Amino acid sequence: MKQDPSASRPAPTLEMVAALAGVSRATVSRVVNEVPSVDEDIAAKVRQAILAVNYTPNRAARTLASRRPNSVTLIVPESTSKVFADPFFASVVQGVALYLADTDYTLNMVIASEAKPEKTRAFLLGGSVAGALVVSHHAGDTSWTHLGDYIPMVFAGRPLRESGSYYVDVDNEAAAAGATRLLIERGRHNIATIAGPQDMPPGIDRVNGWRKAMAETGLDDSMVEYGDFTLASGAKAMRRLLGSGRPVDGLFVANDQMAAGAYSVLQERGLRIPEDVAVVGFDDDSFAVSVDPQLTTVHHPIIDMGKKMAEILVNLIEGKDPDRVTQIPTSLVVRGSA
Amino acid sequence: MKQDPSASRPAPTLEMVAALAGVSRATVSRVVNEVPSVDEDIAAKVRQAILAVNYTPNRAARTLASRRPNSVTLIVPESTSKVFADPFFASVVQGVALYLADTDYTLNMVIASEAKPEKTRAFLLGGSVAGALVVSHHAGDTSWTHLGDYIPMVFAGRPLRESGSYYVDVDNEAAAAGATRLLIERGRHNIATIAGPQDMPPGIDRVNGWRKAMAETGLDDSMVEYGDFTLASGAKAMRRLLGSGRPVDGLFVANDQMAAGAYSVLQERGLRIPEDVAVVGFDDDSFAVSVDPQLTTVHHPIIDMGKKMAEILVNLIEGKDPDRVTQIPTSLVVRGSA
DNA sequence: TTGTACGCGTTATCAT
DNA sequence: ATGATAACGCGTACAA
Repeated sequence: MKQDPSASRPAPTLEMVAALAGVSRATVSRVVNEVPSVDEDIAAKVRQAILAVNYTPNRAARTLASRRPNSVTLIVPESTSKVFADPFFASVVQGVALYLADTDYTLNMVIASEAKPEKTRAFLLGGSVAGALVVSHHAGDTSWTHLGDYIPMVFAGRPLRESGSYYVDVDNEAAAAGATRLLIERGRHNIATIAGPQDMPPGIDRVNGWRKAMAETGLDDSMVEYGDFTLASGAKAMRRLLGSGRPVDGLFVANDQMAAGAYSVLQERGLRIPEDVAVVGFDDDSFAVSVDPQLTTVHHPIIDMGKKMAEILVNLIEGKDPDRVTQIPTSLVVRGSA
Repeated sequence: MKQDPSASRPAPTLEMVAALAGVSRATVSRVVNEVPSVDEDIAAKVRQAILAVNYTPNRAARTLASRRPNSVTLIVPESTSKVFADPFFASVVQGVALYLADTDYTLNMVIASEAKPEKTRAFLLGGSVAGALVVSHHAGDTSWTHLGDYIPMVFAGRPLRESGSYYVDVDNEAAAAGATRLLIERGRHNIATIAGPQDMPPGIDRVNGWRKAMAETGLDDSMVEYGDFTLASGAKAMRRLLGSGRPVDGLFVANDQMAAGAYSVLQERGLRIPEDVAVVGFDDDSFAVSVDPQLTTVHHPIIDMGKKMAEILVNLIEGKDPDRVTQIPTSLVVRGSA
């Protein structure tokens, strides 16, 4: 009903609980931190007192005294924040948050303004951040890699140039090869691809996977057009592919959004999917099921990526020695398009 | 290259800066906090020392000593986190983060597990959170409203039952009415609607807006079918609408995703958009431009909502007295479907 | 097992 | 305008 936080009385402290329970603050602290060596009867009394005064530990004091921060930061480069429209970011966050929910770490987020990087730096180095996660589509972003010297950092996706940093990713190349092989199994021989930007690891790896599968079978791998992962660019690439006059009966598209773009062009030309052209996408996002026929595509387990990133980061923070690169398995989900 | 944070030496403190500059810690603190009363020459020397040792204030110590936290929490109910697929959440976050980037507040996020609400409560009441934002699709969630007594809170979207809490929203009813009026201006008279769930404010308000516009013009407002905001439910509702046998030449759909579902049914029945049926959607999300013809729809300024929420929260934290309800203006973006 | 007492890095009060 | 010095709320040797 009313809302007047400014007039709220001060939060209960350890001191108050101690007084009420008739013990020292140290004992209360032990109970709170579940130190085993506490007499169970006393512990019970303390817990009761905690409930009675509605006590919650002050986090600032805690990290100050213990000298170990209990929060983890998600860094979102400003450039990435502009393409928020795709589900990638949200899902990674979800995975990260879900994992952290079972730990004592809390999650905070910064949009790293490229204009004033000092602010981000100050935040990360301000002593209250135990580690950081970087989610960027331009995952090469070397801007942050050097911070890894000061606090643990884990990246989403393979960096453009190997920098010895920790990252988790799917095996884009293998997955793309698998997708292409499905097309081949379906009896297609004139298989084209709509690839992603060649300055991004997923863009690069996914064409390479396609190339690999084509080469294995001795198929021609010259039908390649590039897009920028947007729907519109997928449509344009499809037009160029068809415009070349060469026959196409199979198509591997580097992400579902471009596949949706390709769909529209294919269908406006009267080509049937999958009868005339079988198509396989990548990502298994909302676009995959919003097209007709629904898209056969590589499932990109983004939430799992987020979880794994968080897991590795926590391990790093706690002094363990996890692998520098972690590959999450993908799977092919077969729907109507191939 | 190497990464061994565990071996990093301790962060520089105020103390060290003070020593190097030959002043007291108090003075350094004043310089850091830009207290005007500091001699400019001394301030300069201090700033130099700060740079020299690469000093960054410890946030925990700061909030502990000043007794005012500098972080703001975004609460995402677990149920919401499951529908991460829609862009709503990500965009709100983006808006919030963008606004906060220009303030001294940092953003953290919790996925509030319905299973153990104490954890969330403890976090919010742990003294390091200045205020909270709640983003939920079930914005009625009374679970959090009572927390507003302890710390400032701002909600995204009108709560199901008015509870005196602060919230920002678009005027769903007015926007829906405007959308419907466009259909009327286009000369349509048999206008149906696919509404959202009637236990969610947007679902309720948007039908009401449609009803209002229909009533104004003396049009019949009985052609209503309900969906749950998903694409599939939109398709089903469309089938029911068409199945009734009553003529339909105009359609207002409560969100773009359901509109996409309606599209597929309309088109499979050979009905042309907009010639046979003009359709207007709501949200202006990625679905609006992924269909053909592109959807005429109400632009839902989600990022602006996020910014406004953050702005109001900061005002609240700083003792100002903002309006309890803030309506963000919407606009109608006319594309090919009406 | 429990309590005492010091320290964590800042801000804030009070002298100077 | 600047400097001591006492909080801030908690963790943690160390002592008991």
